[in-house]
Amino acid sequence: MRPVQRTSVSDAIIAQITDLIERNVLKPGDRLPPERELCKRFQVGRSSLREALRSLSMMGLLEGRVGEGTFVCDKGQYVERALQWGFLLDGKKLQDLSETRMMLESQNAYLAAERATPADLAAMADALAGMAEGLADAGRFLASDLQFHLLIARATHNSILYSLLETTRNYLQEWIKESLAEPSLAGPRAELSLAQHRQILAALQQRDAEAARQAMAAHIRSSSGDLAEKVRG
Amino acid sequence: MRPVQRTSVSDAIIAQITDLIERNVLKPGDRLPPERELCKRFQVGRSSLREALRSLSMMGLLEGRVGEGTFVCDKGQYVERALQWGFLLDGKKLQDLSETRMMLESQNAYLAAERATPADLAAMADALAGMAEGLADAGRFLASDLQFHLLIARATHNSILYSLLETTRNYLQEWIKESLAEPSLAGPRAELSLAQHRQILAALQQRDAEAARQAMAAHIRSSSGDLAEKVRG
DNA sequence: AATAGCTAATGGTCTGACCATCGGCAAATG
DNA sequence: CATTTGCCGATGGTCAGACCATTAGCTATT
Repeated sequence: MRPVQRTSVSDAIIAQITDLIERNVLKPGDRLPPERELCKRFQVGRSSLREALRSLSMMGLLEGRVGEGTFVCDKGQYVERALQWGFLLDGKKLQDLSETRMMLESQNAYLAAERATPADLAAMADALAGMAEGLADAGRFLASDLQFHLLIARATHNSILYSLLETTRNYLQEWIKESLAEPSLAGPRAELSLAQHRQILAALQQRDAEAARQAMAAHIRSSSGDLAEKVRG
Repeated sequence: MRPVQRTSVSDAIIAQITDLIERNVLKPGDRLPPERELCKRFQVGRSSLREALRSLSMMGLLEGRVGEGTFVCDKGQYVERALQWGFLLDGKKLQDLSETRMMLESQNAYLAAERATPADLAAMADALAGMAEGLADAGRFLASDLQFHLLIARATHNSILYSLLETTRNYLQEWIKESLAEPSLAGPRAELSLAQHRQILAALQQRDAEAARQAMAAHIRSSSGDLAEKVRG
C-alpha cells in the first residue's frame, strides 16, 4: 500500500494550463476562453477555476482584464513578476543577495568572455558610450550602466544565468530605491565606474575570461561598498 | 489628472496578510482564523478571501490543511519557491541549468572553504562516511552524495545560494529521474566519485578555497559527463 | 486502558446571482 | 460624411449560501 495522492482541483487546472503554455499551445498574447466556458470544459466550478487562474496570474503567466478576457502574458519574465513582494529583505538576506549578485556578475563576465558574439560586444560598446554621454545625467548614466551588465549576462547565452542576475538586481535595485533617496553618484565616482566598465569590456574583447572576471569583481566590490555600509547600519 | 488606482479585493487581502507576516504578527506555524471568520473580519466574500489565500499558498507563505485550518509556513523559502516557476524546462534550458549548477557548486565550495564551521566539516565527514558505507547500496550512496553537496552549500551560510543550489538540483534530479531509468552507478564510478568527494573535503578542511573550487568543478565535470551526452542525444 | 463510533469544525468545491468595466454598434449630432 | 453619444452584451470580479470530505477531539463501548 502507498498513500493515495490527493489531487486538488485547482492544482490540476494549474498543471494543465501550465502545460499548455509550456508546450506553446497557448502562445503569449493569446486569449483564453471565457471563465464560464472554461468551467464547462474542465467540468469544474467557477470558484476552483478562478483560484487556479488567480494563482497563474500571481505567477505572472496570465493576466486578467475585466471586460476583455484573460490573456497569456507576453513577457517570459515569470520570475520578475513573482518577486514583487520584497519583504524577505531583512538585513542578513540582503547581504546574501548582494553576495550572490557579485558571484553571478563575475562568473557571467567569465563566460561572456568566451562566448560573446561581435554583436554582443558592439551592444556593450554602445552602452558604454551611453554612460560616457550621461556623465552629467545621473538617470541616463545608471540606465546605461544597468544595460551594460545585462548585456554581459545575455552574452553568456545562458537564459537561466541571465534570469537570475536580472532577478537579483531587481531586488537590490528596489531595496536601494526604497532605502537610499539618491544614488549618491558624484562625478568622480561616475568616472571611476566608467573606467572600470571600460576595463571589463577590454577584457571581454580580448577573450581573457579570467581578467574579465576579476575586473568585474573589482568593480562590484568598489561600487557596492557604500551599499554594504548601509546594510550594516 | 492621473489614473485612479484600481485595487482588487484579493490583492488588498494579500497585502494585509503579507504585512502581518512581515511584521511577525503572524509567526511561522501560527494558525489563521477560519476562513468564514476571516470573511467577517475583512468584510469580504469567501471567494475573494480564498483567492487571496490560494495565492499566498502558491507563494509558499501559507498552507491549508483540510479539517485543521490554515497555517503560516515555517520554511522561509519564499525565494526558492518563487524561483521554482521561473524556468519551464524546454530542452536547451536543461544545459543552461546544468551549467548554472556547476557554477553554483564550485563557487559554493570556494566560499565554504572560508566559512565552514567545525560542525559543518564534521557533518560533511559523516556524509562521506555514509557514501563509503553505501558503496554497495546505490540508494544510500546517492542520498549521502546529495547530502554532502547540500552541506557544502549550507556551509556558505548564505541562504540564497543554498536555495538556488537546492532548486537547480531538484530540477535536474527530477529530469534525470524521468529520462534515465537507472542512474548507471557502476562500482568504479562510485569509487571515483567517493575519491573526488574526499579531495573536496580535504581542501575545505585546509581552508584552501581555490583548491576546493577546482576540485568541485572537476568532480561535477566528470560526474555529469554522461548527463551532458544524454542532453545532446 | 484501548478501541470504535460520533460530532463539530474546517478547508474544498459548486451554484447562481449581481456588479463594474470594456468593446463594439447604432443612433443622434454637427 | 465624420464625430460624438448612448446603449447593450460579454467578461472578469465579487458575493452569499449550500454541500462534501477530512480531521480532531470527545464519548461510549469493550
